[in-house]
Amino acid sequence: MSQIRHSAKLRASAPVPIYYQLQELILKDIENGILLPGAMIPTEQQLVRSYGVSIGTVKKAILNLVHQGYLYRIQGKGTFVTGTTLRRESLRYYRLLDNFDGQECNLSVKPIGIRKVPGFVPANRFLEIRADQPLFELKRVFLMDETPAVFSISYLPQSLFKKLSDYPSVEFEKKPLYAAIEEKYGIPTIRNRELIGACLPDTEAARALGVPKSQPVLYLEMLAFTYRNRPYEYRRAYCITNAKKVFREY
Amino acid sequence: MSQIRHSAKLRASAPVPIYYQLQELILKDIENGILLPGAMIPTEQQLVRSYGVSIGTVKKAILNLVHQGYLYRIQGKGTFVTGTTLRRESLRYYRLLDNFDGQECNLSVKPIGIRKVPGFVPANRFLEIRADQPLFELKRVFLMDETPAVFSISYLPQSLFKKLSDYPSVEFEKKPLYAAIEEKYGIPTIRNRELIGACLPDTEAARALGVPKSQPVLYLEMLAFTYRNRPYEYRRAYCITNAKKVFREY
DNA sequence: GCTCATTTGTTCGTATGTATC
DNA sequence: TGATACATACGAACAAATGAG
Repeated sequence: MSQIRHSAKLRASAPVPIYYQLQELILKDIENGILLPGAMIPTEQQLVRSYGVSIGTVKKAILNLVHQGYLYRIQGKGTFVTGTTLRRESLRYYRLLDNFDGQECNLSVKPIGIRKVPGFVPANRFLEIRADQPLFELKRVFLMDETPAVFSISYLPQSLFKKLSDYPSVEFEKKPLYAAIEEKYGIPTIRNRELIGACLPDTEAARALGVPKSQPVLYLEMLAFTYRNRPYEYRRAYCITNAKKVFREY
Repeated sequence: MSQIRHSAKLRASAPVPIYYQLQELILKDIENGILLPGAMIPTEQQLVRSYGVSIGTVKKAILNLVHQGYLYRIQGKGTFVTGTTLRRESLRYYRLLDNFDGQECNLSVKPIGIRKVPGFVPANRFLEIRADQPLFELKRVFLMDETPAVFSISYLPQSLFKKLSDYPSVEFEKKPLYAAIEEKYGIPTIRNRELIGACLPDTEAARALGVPKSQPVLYLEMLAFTYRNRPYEYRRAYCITNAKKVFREY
């Protein structure tokens, strides 16, 4: 049990409450990969004994982490590490609707190719790695009823994702990229940022989407983060919006 | 005190916990406008006496509503109704950035005009009112350093916002629309949905934004909701994205 | 500037109920 | 069935912030 430390770590005289100190200790073990997604953390009673605090204080620390999405609890079983914390909803990056009351479309993924490329600006700057660090480039098309709707290009640091190009490409069809990355590399997605714009597609995007270069498309830039605000993926995407529009909810 | 009811309302034998029953009673008073935004709710001790439950149970009910954003507490003062529940961040609809690490731009608002218009499809359908119900139409331009960046057209039911057109238009310059609506009509914004697309601007939008009709712009449709999932505003907006892009975070 | 009543925040602990395996 | 683990409910004591006087 990684949390079993000397209880001297928790001090009632500290400027922050005891439950908060405990919370941070557990969170640190999660972020450092000592507690992996799916792992069970010590029981309430074990934490009570380890740290010499009351059950109420332990409960408060754990429930805060549950509220924040880092843990989940099952009565009778235990308390477990969540892994990907982001609301599942918002991880479905592309949700196509033609109206507020319309049906959501199911997108299927078609990997186009993965290859090694040299680092470049601005990708490497956004990914917070040196400009000479090489990247993986993953191109995909998302289909809506057999017709292309989104064309995306992802960049991932080679140093972080060794042997990613050996990963069978059928896997990329079956599950979202963030799920594959969490499973294979233990990198959960905690947060992402997005820039949205409108533009005319370049030659490659127009061909991939099957639209004329004169048709405006949505342009999305995305940056995905794991623990400690570490960016791990930089993505550019072009999305057709003739009838369908991309949907977001807050 | 609206919550002071007969304690028979709270039953330990119920299928749901006592703290949850209390939570729902308070929430109902908020949604029904008995407890208005900014109002102080009864103190912990008052609730303990009114309902004959323990202080711990009262605390749990209140803290849950705090977590959900309906209440906030100030030590030494009391517990208050939040009003607008949506994360403040996401209420700033338009956040313009040119890069992930760029500075955010400050937008100023310029009201163009407000007038009464007959209802129309799809606005009235989205607003869940009869097709013959009239609307207010509010046009605004959002400026970034004196140059137009966003042109928006809002539609609000006249039945919900009586005398909105008498509202001094300088007020619309000073505060966001949702803030004005919460203050003047007691309608807090709980949620909103957005559709995002790309298009070429029509004549009016192109002129308002000062761009050629051949330049792709971001097209946003927005629906704002108050309590009970009641829509109160339908908005269409055109946003220039030549250098700057709209920024979203999840 | 100080005191005091009020109100929330933190910590303690016990007892019992319920879900899991 | 029993052991384990979380969920609910109870309540006491003290700390810290607020505002009125």
